[in-house]
Amino acid sequence: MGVQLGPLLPRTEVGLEELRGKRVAVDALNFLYQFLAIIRQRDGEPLRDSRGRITSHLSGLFYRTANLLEAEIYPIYVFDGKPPELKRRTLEERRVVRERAAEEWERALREGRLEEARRYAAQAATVEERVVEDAKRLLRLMGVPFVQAPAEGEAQAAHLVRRGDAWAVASQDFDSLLFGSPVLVRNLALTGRRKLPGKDVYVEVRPEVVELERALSELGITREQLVDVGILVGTDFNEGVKGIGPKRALELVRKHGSLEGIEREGVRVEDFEGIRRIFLEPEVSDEYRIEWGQPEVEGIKGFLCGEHDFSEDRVQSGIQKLLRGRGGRQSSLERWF
DNA sequence: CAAGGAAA
DNA sequence: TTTCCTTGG
Repeated sequence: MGVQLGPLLPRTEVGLEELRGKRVAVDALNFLYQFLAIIRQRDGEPLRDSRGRITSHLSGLFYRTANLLEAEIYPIYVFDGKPPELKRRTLEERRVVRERAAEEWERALREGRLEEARRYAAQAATVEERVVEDAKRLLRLMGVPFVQAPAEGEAQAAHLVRRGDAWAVASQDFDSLLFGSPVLVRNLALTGRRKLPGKDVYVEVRPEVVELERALSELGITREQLVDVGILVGTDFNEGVKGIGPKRALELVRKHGSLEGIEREGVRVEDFEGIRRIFLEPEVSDEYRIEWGQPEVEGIKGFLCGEHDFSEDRVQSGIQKLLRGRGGRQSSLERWF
């Protein structure tokens, strides 16, 4: 998922204090997907209300947003629009992987292999339209702004940062850097425990910051060249060149300057100009408004507790955090924005 | 993932 | 208090 540039990029771990007072453009789909993948029981079943509707995404979004606001970190959620045509193949591949995982989940469950079942269940997670609608409705009730991207959410989020409407993009993927976001925050969560891909092992994970300019200067390349590195290793819009990982890709780009130079050495890269354009001239919009509102306390309770069986006590304490985050009343936010 | 009670 | 572990919906 996303471009595999992780091993190349310098990161700095940060504490929540360093993020205080900052606005962050959150890749909403990235957050929602993770909530759906991870907020599950042992057998892999997600949280559901009494009518069987999945609620994992609501739980994750509500409590995390409440925590961020209490920490005076201000999320602006950015939702994906229409994916570029070049992404179609990736999306299709992901669908196949999910369907296979769903079958394996069922099989593992039948055979009593609970740990594996849970892992497959996570892989089978899908962000359906209702999940997105639920998320937008909850954000409106919480008074938290969201922006609808015309195309890629990460591109629009990067655009917000470039325009000064946010300090950083929050996502687990590195794509926003290729889209030109000066700053990326990963692991933007409050309790820093996360499951490792492999087993049922948890490690402490702190938020980490990647700065584009610093990364480029340490790698000794330009953003255009970083995009070329990404294209060599593979993105959501192309497969990448077989046998070339991040390290070799960087070497090749440094040595030959660009994909054109690399092709002269005999390495074929499929139709890269369209992919470059996606990253370097992304489809983004200036037609958005970022408006913070007061939380609608009764609306939140009605939605989460009334419709989806959340505990009144827990939701109430989440609402307290929302209110504390904005200085108890309506004062502090107006100061920042 | 996050909350909150149990255990240390 | 802090950490561990189970439940949440």
